[in-house]
Amino acid sequence: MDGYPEDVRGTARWALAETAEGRARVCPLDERGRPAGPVCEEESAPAAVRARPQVGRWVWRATAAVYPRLLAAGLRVPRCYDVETAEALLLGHEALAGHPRSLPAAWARLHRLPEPPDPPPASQGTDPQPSLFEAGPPPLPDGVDPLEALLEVYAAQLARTAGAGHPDRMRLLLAGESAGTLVAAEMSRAGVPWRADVHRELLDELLGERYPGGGLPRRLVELAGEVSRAFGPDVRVRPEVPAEVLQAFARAGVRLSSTRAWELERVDHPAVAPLLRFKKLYRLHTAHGWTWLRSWVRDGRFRAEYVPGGAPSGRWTTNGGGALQIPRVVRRAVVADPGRRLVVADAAQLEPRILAAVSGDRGLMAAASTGRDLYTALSERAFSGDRAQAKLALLGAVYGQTSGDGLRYLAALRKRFPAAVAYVDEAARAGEEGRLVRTHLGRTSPPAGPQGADGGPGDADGGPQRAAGAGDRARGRFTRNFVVQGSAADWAVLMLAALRRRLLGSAAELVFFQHDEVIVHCPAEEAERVSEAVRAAGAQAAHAMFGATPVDFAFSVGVMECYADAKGAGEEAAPVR
DNA sequence: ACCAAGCGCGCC
DNA sequence: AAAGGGCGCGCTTGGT
Repeated sequence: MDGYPEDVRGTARWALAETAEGRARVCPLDERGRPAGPVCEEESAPAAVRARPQVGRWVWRATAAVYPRLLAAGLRVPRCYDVETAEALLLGHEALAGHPRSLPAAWARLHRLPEPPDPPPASQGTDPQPSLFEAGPPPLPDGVDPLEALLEVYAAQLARTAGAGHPDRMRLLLAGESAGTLVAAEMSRAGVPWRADVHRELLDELLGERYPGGGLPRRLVELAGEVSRAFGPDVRVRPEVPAEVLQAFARAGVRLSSTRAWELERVDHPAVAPLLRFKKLYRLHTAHGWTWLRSWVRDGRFRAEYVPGGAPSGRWTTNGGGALQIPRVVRRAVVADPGRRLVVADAAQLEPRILAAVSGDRGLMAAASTGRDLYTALSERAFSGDRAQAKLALLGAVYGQTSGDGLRYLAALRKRFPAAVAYVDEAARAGEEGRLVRTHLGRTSPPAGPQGADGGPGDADGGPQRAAGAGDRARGRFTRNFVVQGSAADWAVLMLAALRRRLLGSAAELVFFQHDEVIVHCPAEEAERVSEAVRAAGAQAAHAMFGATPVDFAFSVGVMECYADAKGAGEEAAPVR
């Protein structure tokens, strides 16, 4: 018991559609998703929702199009069904079932629904442009009722879901992904507590002061000088230009295939140390420096725009701000408000645990049945206690390693955990042969297509040769990883959904989510209860997905004031020198 | 002036 | 430690 209810409101289901004028048409639905009462028209979506607190699930076209305005009006909803999100998942699923991957007619009609009028005068000034604009659908033809179109598509989706290979899993996925859209909108609105003053202090300390004319800050200018001098008295090398760096090393008799850090590290030359230091700091300056701070942090919050399922695997992405790549050093600026705490929870070794559960490998499930370090448990079972070997072997199996030590250890892994290895091997074979694969809940990999969407793997090989070319093998690595990474995304979104519901109505706010990690910002006195809620949500997600599995999806949870104090956030408090 | 591609690196 | 899976993003270059 964590003291938070699992469910807070009723189960009534209503549909909501906005008209071209921004009014809202709503009606109740029965168990099978058909209209179960008269249609009402309200002056706006917020008015319609506010008047119906008993509704447990709102069915609408797209959370992203409606929910921000509800939140702005101070409203939250318990659950929703996002028709656009569902459509994308169903289409993907049907592609594997052999159906043509084309839009149903009803969908085309729905998609002609107008975007609601866009009234947010909310924030002013030089805001970063949200960029996610796909020029809203064209106006709805006269005489087409947006609510009718919505209901038509929804009914069709329910029928298609019932026809899926595992209807229950598909329902779970659609419900989870819909909840994910709510979480995304709410997190984007809440923002991560961000101390701009701490961030600036950090920049001053690491990068030195800036010069009036713009350009690089002092420390970077100094390091660039050191790099240049290391190549000779009259040499000038711009360390941020790879071509110049390669040239300089070539003149010094050092042949490099790139200027990547890991390659430079092996080179014995006086320019290497200042160059590596420059790269690190240059990165901080360009990606999370003063410009970033000015564009993304307002009123003590960093607000990112989350895109649930933005990656094919189901992982989330963000638009602008690089919210999922906050460097460790910068996390010092993430500090809870006075009287509040950050509950930082990390699903330890999520992907290997997911592999254990989806493959049903007995040995791996046993190793993953406790919250203790999985690689240690693994090493005891197969690698005579060598944790590093165990980790490499497992990651190699999941990522499709083609060389190196991981490959060497793979044999031992295969011997002890045959079902787990066979599971990812089969996914890889499917990819190499141009077939699609699915996650545990039925999320489907994108088609390989010679025109494969935006350069995804699989389209590198032009020829129709039979033998697996480099492109096929890349495709195999992609599908191999997809079944694990994607199933982890399945779990993560179910966990988010469960956690959100447990926190609903409390003062605790979900403020950050990154693949297998969440941060909740809450009053200090609630932190323990929130920690319990997070653990419970993780277990709830696992049970919903796998039933009574022995695998422990252990959350390591910490309560802290500053994100930099999170375990794993590294002791490397940046040696300045 | 603008755009695409390639590089490189941050996170998981 | 090793170099493979998923991303976003800012930079530079080199093409119009």
